[in-house]
Amino acid sequence: MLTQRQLQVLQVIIDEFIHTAQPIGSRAIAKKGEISFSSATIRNEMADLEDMGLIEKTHTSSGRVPSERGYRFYVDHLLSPIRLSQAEMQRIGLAFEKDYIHFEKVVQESARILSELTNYTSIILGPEVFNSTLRQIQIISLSENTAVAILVTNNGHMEHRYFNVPKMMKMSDLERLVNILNDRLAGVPLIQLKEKLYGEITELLMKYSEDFESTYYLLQQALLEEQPVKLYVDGISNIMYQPEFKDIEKVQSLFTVMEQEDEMVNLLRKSDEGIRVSIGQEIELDAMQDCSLITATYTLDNSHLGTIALLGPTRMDYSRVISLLNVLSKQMSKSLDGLY
Amino acid sequence: MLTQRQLQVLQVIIDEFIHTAQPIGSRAIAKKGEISFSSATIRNEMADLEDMGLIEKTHTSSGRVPSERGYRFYVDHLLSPIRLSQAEMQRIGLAFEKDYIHFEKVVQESARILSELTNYTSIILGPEVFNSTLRQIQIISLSENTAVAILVTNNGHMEHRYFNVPKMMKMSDLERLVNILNDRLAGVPLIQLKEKLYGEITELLMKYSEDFESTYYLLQQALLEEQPVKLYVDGISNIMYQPEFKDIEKVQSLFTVMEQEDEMVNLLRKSDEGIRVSIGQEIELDAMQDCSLITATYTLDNSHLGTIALLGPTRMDYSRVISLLNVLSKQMSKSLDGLY
DNA sequence: GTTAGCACTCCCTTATTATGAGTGCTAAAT
DNA sequence: ATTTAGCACTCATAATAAGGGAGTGCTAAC
Repeated sequence: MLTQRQLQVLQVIIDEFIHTAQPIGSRAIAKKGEISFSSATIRNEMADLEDMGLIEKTHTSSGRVPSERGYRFYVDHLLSPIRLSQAEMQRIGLAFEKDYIHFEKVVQESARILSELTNYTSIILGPEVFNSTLRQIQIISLSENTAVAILVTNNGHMEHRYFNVPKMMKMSDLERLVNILNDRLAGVPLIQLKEKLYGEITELLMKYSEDFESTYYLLQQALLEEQPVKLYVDGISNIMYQPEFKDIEKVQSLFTVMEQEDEMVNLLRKSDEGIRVSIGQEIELDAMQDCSLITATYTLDNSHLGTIALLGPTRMDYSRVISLLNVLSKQMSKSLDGLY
Repeated sequence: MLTQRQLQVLQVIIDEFIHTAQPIGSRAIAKKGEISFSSATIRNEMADLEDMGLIEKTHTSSGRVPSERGYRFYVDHLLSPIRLSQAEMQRIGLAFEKDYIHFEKVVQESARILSELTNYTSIILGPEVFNSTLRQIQIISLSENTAVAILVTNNGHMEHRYFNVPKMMKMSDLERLVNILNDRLAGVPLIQLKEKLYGEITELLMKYSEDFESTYYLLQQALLEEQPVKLYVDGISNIMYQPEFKDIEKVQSLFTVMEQEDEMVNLLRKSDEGIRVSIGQEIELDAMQDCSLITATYTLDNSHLGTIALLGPTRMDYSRVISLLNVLSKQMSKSLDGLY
């Protein structure tokens, strides 16, 4: 268990390091005035904190730097929720004043705000289809042999999927097909479309459709193709202005993974409700050793819709970022609810 | 005018520098065997080439490096079209064997191929709407007060635009409106929708629509909002593996502009038919001083649809890249033509 | 329990010195 | 008139050394 004074020392070290990115010495802490003991006393406390693995030296005679465990402790126990500044509130307020007509705009604007206000990289994931059910299917012919299927969901989303129309299939066949589908598939969760199709619909189709083969193929294309969830990234260059990334090789490997969308999607998918902080090693990607990832979720009608995250150095301004994410995820949810 | 030997020397210097990124000395050129004169002779030629501004020294006693003018000369006069390797042809062939059903997939795959085969950054722009005319409008209701307009163009594209439905407007009103629009706007180029609307349609609407104000507002949202043209980037991290970007500050400023989509769009818009090479300063962006940009265009039914480009260091493998772009832009056009 | 004092460590900066690749010029050779 | 060998000179780069300074751990005194 940590003494009151040790807590104080740890807090000062981390707060200071977060802003300067420089190792902190005992003398510097003593001079800051928040702790009125001599540097020698503080040195002793620091030795203890180091034994506990909460801080580290960069070399034998250097000042101390928070360890990952230190950050973890800080996030779990020392975080003081911060009031956003006037300017920040204004920036957010202004953006959400407009009434957006489209989901995507809300998300993009949110990503922009996050990266702007923090100078970290913001990543937003969504919407996930877990909770949406199909309301309606429409098919629009584009050319002789291609068409697009528009899937409208209960929560007012729209997806479109292109497909080839078999030669022998007429528009009237298509229409009949759409009617069958609308009849049978309305209300079905999008992720269950596949099994539903394999199940009951198949039989039905065999009865009604003259050319089962090609109809089936068509449906495969139009309904079953996995629609990858979208990823919005903003301020990706911000992170390389951080002093921990003055070494180009780190930037290289970081950017190389960030280019792999599926990796990023996996990363963000792990987040559960509420705010979650992953520090350094806790992120499973080697290239993000020196990073922390903070995720929050946003909702539509109280059900999980997507994830909003910030990626920065482990030396992140946790208090501020968490407050900001809290505010923003709520704003997003509110704005989205208002949309439909 | 350059002598034969000077041309040779210049060619060797540039070819060599493109692959090593190191200044080339007279001795190295002599040893390469392509020119059977002594290093002293070559030294004299090099001095001349430098006087003409085609090559430069990095310091008083260094070897030579191509200047921007040198690259320009090289591109204009010394380029030898290169046969793509078996592996490259295969990579491309395989990708275009599949019959895509959607424009976007073709573009994304092309961008991927380009950055993979060159290790530069590929940027693709498009499709532009210049040449497409409206074929059909459909409106799909999403929720009580939102709907989406689907615009289908003559060349089989689809755009969708969300909009708010005024409270007092019923579905039947909407349907009537759509009919009017389809009647009057079919065949109109997308970029002229605006003026058409201001012109003849307005009168018509005033007659038929009970609530002109809100109808007009609706149309504004649904039809007139500028739809930004899409930008696909692939292999953005490739460029920072180039030795000219070992300095992080260059990477920072480069990535900072590349994040500004409109800047990039402007850049690519400048390209005209055929292949165009912009070297260093010729690109108007400061952050791209050390870069070259090579653009080509792709078409649909022989009319300009979009731009495909590669961004790399000025020390780019021009011959290879140009051959590759040639092949790929044709393949894209072909694949797109087959699509509709 | 706290603090002053001190020896010690190691990073960082600056200065110094090779080393070597490459040049320009001159004079000799072809 | 070209071409080439020879040589002095330049300058980046790497390696080495030296000094300064921030910071530590430990001991002994307060």
